[in-house]
Amino acid sequence: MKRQVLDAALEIIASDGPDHVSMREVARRSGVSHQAPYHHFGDRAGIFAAIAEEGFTLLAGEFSKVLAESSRPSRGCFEAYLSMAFTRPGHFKVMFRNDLCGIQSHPATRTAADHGYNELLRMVERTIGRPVGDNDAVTWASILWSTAHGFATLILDGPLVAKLPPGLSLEQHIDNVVELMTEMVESQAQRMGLTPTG
Amino acid sequence: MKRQVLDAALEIIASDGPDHVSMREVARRSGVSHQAPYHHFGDRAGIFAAIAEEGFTLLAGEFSKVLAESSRPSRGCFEAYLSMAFTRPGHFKVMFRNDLCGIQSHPATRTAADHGYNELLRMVERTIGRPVGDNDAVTWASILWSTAHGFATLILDGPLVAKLPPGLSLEQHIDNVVELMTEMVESQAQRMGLTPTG
DNA sequence: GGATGTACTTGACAATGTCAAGAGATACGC
DNA sequence: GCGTATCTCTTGACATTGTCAAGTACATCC
Repeated sequence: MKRQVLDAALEIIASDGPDHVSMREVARRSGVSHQAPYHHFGDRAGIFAAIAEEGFTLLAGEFSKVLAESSRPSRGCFEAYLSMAFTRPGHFKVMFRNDLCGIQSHPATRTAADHGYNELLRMVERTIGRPVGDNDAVTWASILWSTAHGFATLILDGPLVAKLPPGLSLEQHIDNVVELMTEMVESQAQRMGLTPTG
Repeated sequence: MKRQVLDAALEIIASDGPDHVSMREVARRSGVSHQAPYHHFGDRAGIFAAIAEEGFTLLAGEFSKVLAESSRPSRGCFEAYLSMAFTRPGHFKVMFRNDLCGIQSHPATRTAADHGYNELLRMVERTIGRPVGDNDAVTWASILWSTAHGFATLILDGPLVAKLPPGLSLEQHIDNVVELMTEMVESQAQRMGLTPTG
């Protein structure tokens, strides 16, 4: 039943947004009483925390795969991040909303999030050759993370899609952005004398 | 009374997030009956739409100022965007949330948003010398907008601040990110043979 | 001075999140 | 085998919410 509650919530989030998730509606869709979800998740935030945990675990897994396989990790991570946002919008729309899932009061979610962030830092490390923890590495990580996150958010929430010129498809635009961003990162790293540790 | 309702809502959004805004609470804080706000705003989304409109107008104003005064418009716009997010979190947390304010059903909000975006495009035009509407200009605009937006969101919503190494202040980190991003944009534009029209 | 419109108020309704208490099954120690 | 504890879920209740409907006070205009 736990799984059905989560799936019902994910469905509502993807179509109508997290605000429309109600304990009673997910219970109804799962065919249980309005109070059953409380047993597994404690409260509404508990459902969001479980979804976020799942999302971070999935994202960290994708990052790991990219780091193991790709020769251009910054591009791969960018694509993995966007792919996560578009193929699992239900997870994505919740993962970074601290107000919804109260990450600090859900240790499992926090652990999963930390794991995802550590994979991101490993990617930065490989791209610019700076050790994790170095201030420069954190600056690069913020830029990469921010760009991917902002781009995904602006597309999912709407305002950006409406701004595309008529002849430009969303897919093409995404590809343009990913490519230019990757180029910028790689060439700036080179220009600064930073070398990948691929 | 309209102003008091908006201010009450802004206060709640800044401290507890948009989800905690309730028609009855803002009415209570404004010292009016629970139904009074409906007269001015129609419904809950109407309050958010009014806040978003105000926010976009303020942001567009800042952009205009930067474009008129600054010699490095991309840095200036970046700073203006972040400044908006941090000094007016109540506005910022609502402006890009289509699910909250239903921008397409509030023409005034939409007009203000378009105005802000046009200023952003003018900045891109000045930075890389491409005419507004050109696919390249849109790619650059998306990257700049996404980075600023993602960075502000990740800081406001929490996860990024917790990741800073102990010796690095938030202010310093923001400055590092803004400077490196600006450098990247400027040097990439130069490398691609694009010239500012400043 | 009556009509019209603006700015509210009071009252009601269904829906929601959550607390409290209980019911039925299952597992386990003796 | 049996009591008991635990886990999963249900029923019932409560205050709070968004919003509809109707009414009130007051200004403005013909």
